[in-house]
Amino acid sequence: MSQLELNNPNFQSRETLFANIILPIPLPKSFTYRIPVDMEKDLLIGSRVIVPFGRRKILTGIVLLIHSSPPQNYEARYILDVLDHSPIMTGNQLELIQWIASYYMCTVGEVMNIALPTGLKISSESKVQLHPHFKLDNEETPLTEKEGILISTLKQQEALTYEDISQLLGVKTIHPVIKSLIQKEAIILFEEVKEKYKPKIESRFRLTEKYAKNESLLEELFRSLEKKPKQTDILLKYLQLVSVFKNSNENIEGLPKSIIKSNSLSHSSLKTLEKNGVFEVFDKIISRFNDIPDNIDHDFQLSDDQTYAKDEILSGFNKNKTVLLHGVTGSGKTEIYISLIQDALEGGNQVLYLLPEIALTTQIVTRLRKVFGSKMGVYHSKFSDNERVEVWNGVLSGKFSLVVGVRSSVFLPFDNLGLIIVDEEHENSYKQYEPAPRYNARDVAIYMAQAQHSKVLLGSATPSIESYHNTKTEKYQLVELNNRYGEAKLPKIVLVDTLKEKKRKTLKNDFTSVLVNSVEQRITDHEQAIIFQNRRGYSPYVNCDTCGWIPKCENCSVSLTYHLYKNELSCHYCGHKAPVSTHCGACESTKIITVGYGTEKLEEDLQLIFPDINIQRMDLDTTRNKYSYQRIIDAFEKGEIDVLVGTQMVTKGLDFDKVSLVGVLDIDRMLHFPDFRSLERTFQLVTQVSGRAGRRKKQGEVVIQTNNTEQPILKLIVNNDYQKLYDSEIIERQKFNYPPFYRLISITIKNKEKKICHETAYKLVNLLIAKLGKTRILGPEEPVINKIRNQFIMKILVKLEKDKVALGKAKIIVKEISETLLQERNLKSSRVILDVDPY
DNA sequence: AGCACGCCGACT
DNA sequence: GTCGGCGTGCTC
Repeated sequence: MSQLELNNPNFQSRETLFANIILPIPLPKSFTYRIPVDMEKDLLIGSRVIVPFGRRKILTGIVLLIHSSPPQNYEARYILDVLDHSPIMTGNQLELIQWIASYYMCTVGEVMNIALPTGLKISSESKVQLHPHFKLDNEETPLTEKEGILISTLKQQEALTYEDISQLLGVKTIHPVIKSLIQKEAIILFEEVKEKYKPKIESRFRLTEKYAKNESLLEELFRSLEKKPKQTDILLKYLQLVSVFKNSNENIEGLPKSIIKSNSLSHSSLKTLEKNGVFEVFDKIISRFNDIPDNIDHDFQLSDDQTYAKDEILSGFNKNKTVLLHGVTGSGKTEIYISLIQDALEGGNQVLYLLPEIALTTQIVTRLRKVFGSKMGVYHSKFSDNERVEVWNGVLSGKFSLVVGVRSSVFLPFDNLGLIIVDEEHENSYKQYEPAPRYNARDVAIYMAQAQHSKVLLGSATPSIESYHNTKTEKYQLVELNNRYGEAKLPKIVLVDTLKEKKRKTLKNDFTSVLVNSVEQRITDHEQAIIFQNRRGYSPYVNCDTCGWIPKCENCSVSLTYHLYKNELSCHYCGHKAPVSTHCGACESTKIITVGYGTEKLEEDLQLIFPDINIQRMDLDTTRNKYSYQRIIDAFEKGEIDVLVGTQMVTKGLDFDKVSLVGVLDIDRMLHFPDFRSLERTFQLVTQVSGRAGRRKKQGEVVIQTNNTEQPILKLIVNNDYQKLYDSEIIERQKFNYPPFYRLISITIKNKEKKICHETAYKLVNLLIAKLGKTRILGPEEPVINKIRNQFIMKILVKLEKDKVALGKAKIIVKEISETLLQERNLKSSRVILDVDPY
């Protein structure tokens, strides 16, 4: 401290302040930066700051804490800049982010990375430019050929990124070149920071003040333009649309330039008028969601059943309980949601309405839009980065009091959340798997509601066993809707034995005669059908008929799926593609056959049976494009398609009046999937897809093809007996120590070397058993698919009984054990992935 | 996670 | 010798 500072009375009373910053990187540490004195008063918790990180990186972080204790082991660096005048994250959010990190065993940085829309994140890009004093013909420092190319390019192009240089020189490692040139003082490095969010700007024009304030001057102008009709037209149009003299604000707002074109006026005449000081052009920042009509439509009435259910829900809320609304498909849950949302909004609260990705269709958005107009924001993965930032800011500013969105909407900056609705609460797409945080939005919503004293409504036709169990233990309140809305009936479900039909030789490829006849009936009746098969592609593998050889993926331990449309083999795990083999890779035979079937083959088979009908396939392959999904839905709605063949996508959120038949193929594969939830899942999926049939007065039909009609689960599906499913599943769960009685942490170990992967897994199991006991650890187990993307995989399951174990402590133990194990020299290359409450 | 740095094998 | 691969260590 200098003499001067000691003598300054202000200085001694001032402490140096530090800030803990959350950075979007997966490091389990807190980063402390020094706050420059002149920044102290502007810096608020929840604001974005720009900080230096590492040798040359610059990152955006969020201020988590401001304090005055300097870090012990290192010298804190300075915060470079504050980006926000007011915080963009609320206290609730910062608290939520930390809770998620600890509950789901990941870092705060990882949560931040998912929570903040890309548009709010800033990162720097290193660029290279010429050293200001550098002269090309300096003989003391001769340049190599590559250095020469770079320097002469820099003479023309001010700055280059690393990527530019790499392309320019045609090599990947450009570091030696750059290093040498820096040493020769020929170039310098700098960091360019870019704000990613770009506001949408509209170019507008208005009368200059001179004319807007002086009517007689304007008249004079008209006279002078008598022989210039194009300019006069523009002026007339403008005065027609903008009441300049009645309301001067209207002129300040002006008109968008685009009206020149839409009214076929002359663009160059506007330019002339602008040049002569009649009009002035200016930019205005406009919203990307401005074209939303505000035709509010309250016009619907709840039925008696719905009113009763709503009252029950409200009574649950009054008891401060989470409410589970169990309503059969088509029972009109959405109307109840709308009514509850209206109430919450009128009470001045914010509302979050969560939907799984595939259920968030334009059908539901349009419906809600009619009621809530521009108060409603939509948060969806098909939205651009810029659009997401506008939803974020809209929530902050209060423009959006209702958000309809997917999983990640739980991260929006709500500060006054009154109600959260989680529709289709059983859906596994609420759970994120890759990358961390591996959170479940439904469970996060329940935590949020607790922390912020809001109400939660879970809705489903087929609740998860866990949620239903919570109603049994009276943790949640159960509300049921057992009837379909109006006169609609639940569909009739028919089981068909594929093996019997095979023996009788009535099977047409993969379709039973029963299903074929049903489809035929729809076509004569001018109705529509949906065929559901949860597997895309033509066939899951191809096979040499002579020796049994099957083409496998070179990166994964799976067979390659045959795609007819693209005529190639592809791996559904890593995306690897291979040409279709015409010769066997083992015995040179040319008899290559397809085995099994996916949506492509069903489409083809069905077309062969019914050559004249219109069949459309809807799966990942036909909906890659941003609008293709919508196009198919529209065409189906208009009746241009007779039969829709598809994967999971066809099961949710779609209501079509003319669909009266649903065919479910290959249900056995779903039932025998090796997972403790496979029965529950199949029941849910089949119930969902069945709900697509018969929405109006007529009863729909569902045909399920199976190899064994005697399986007990099928009877439950036919009778739509959720209660019995629950009763039998809950016994299994208790018997085999699964949720809701036990909490699971799934551990995945990955390594390029099979040996090291196994070694890591076995050592980890031993350590876990030593700490947690043998009964709580399952595995290690080598999964059927033991290699993905050239990484070998081992699995361990930790089972913790809900009431006996301190869950938090157990998690810390698991985390510490895995981190310590990876310190071992030979195991360092292994990756350990922890997944809490796997789905 | 990135990214620099350093060591090592494979070629113009 | 140079290029590119990969293991290791570090980030307030």
